[in-house]
Amino acid sequence: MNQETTSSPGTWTDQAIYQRIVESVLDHRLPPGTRLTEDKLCGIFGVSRTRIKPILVRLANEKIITLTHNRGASVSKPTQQESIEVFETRRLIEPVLLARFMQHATAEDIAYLSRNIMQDREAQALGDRHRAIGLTGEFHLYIAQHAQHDTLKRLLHELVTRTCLILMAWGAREVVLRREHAACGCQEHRQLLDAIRLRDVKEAQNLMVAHLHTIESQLNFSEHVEPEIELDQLLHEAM
Amino acid sequence: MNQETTSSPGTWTDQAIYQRIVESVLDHRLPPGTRLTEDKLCGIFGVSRTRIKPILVRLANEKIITLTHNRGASVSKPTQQESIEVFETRRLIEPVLLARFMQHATAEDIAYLSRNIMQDREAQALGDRHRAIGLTGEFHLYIAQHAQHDTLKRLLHELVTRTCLILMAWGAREVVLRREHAACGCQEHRQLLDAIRLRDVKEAQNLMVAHLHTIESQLNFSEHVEPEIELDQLLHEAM
DNA sequence: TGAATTATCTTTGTATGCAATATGCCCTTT
DNA sequence: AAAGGGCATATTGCATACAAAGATAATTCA
Repeated sequence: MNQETTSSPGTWTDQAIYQRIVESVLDHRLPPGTRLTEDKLCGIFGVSRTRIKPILVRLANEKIITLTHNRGASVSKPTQQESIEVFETRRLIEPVLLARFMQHATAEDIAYLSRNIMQDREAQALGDRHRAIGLTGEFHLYIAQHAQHDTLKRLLHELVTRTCLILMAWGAREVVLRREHAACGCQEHRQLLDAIRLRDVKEAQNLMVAHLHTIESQLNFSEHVEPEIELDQLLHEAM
Repeated sequence: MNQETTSSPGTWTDQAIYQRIVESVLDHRLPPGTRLTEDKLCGIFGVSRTRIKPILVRLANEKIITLTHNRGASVSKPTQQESIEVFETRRLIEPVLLARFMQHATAEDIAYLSRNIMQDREAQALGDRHRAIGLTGEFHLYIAQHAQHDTLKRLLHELVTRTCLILMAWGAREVVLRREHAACGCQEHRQLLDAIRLRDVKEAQNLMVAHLHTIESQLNFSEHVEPEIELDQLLHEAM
């Protein structure tokens, strides 16, 4: 496939391409195992392989894709061990981020989170799974982004992205489809926000840890499905 | 400068080149601010810029170097804020790694750490600063590598490397030169190892946190020196 | 028929070349 | 002597070309 198969004017920065791919993972449009051939990415973004490669290396460094020698890139499928580690690490750092966030949180911050929860519930009511999952992630990312800790913020961003892959590989399906659980996620965010409003740090941290435990407990490592998707349209839609 | 300025047979894997550069930082041979021009790296490793670039991107992603558009790479000089964050994060995760390490630690592991401390003291006695600093880092890395937690292990590896940059930028000089302090670092490792031998997890964790506090407290953010070094020889010596 | 083998096609590895941008130096100007 | 304006040089940005390795399909031989 040659260049100019698709694509915009042509002013994609490396960072933009990187984000574009991460976003696609964040709202569950790139399932684990999807192959990312360099030529296709070149076609999609209208650049040459020279620019694509470093971006892939960066994504691989963050365990979002897996790079195999002479075989190229595919979206990572986290192992069970890796999944457990990701949740352990999140339980370690998110309470810290949360405490820092609560120290600086303004009324607007709380309003944002409140709105996020409403939108999330709405999306779930409409059955818009992608949007719901994306919003759930954004809830956690917003807290991290306003915690004044760049190092942990970056780390959490990586962990949230990997969590999306974990959910796609080992659990999202079942959980999201069942109404009780779907509501549950929202409910926990709501309780957490209540604790934030009351400035009860200890309680909020407990709820956060419990929330992460809940998500992890819903994983199911026995069954597994392999979806197959066409790249071009996925990366392009909602550009 | 052209290719073949130096360099071995020519079979450097990307990973090897990456490690080579990280090692140079780990034993304080590449001070913050040192420019890493692509051509020089090409000459040193005998490869083309196409292969160097992705490696630089990876290093930049780990905050070990700083990549400026149209200006290339230079060894990062951590800010004060960043330095504080790195130590905070280490105090957060190293106790966890330590506990896990102690669960699985064998007699050999303890022997290794014991040997490390002896070598470190020896290097300090001989005034071999580079070696002493390298050994200190390896103490922490060894624990991380045997804690059965790949995610946190990778993270700590990054943090240890960044700590080296922090020490070079804000503190190593003064501390390493003064004998009392130099001995101090060894002493704290020794106490920590004692607690590990006794399988006293709580005590070991406390000592670890205190140890990291000690190092951080010795930083001095007021003065700063800018060393200037020639790349080629540094990367080459001890190849 | 089925396994092995070759041929073909796809995709990645890597070097090279040229364009574009930054940097430093020298010269001019006031 | 200090400030500004080119010019030369060093360095990165990026596309392209070809070689090499893997995957797939076609073909041959038992």
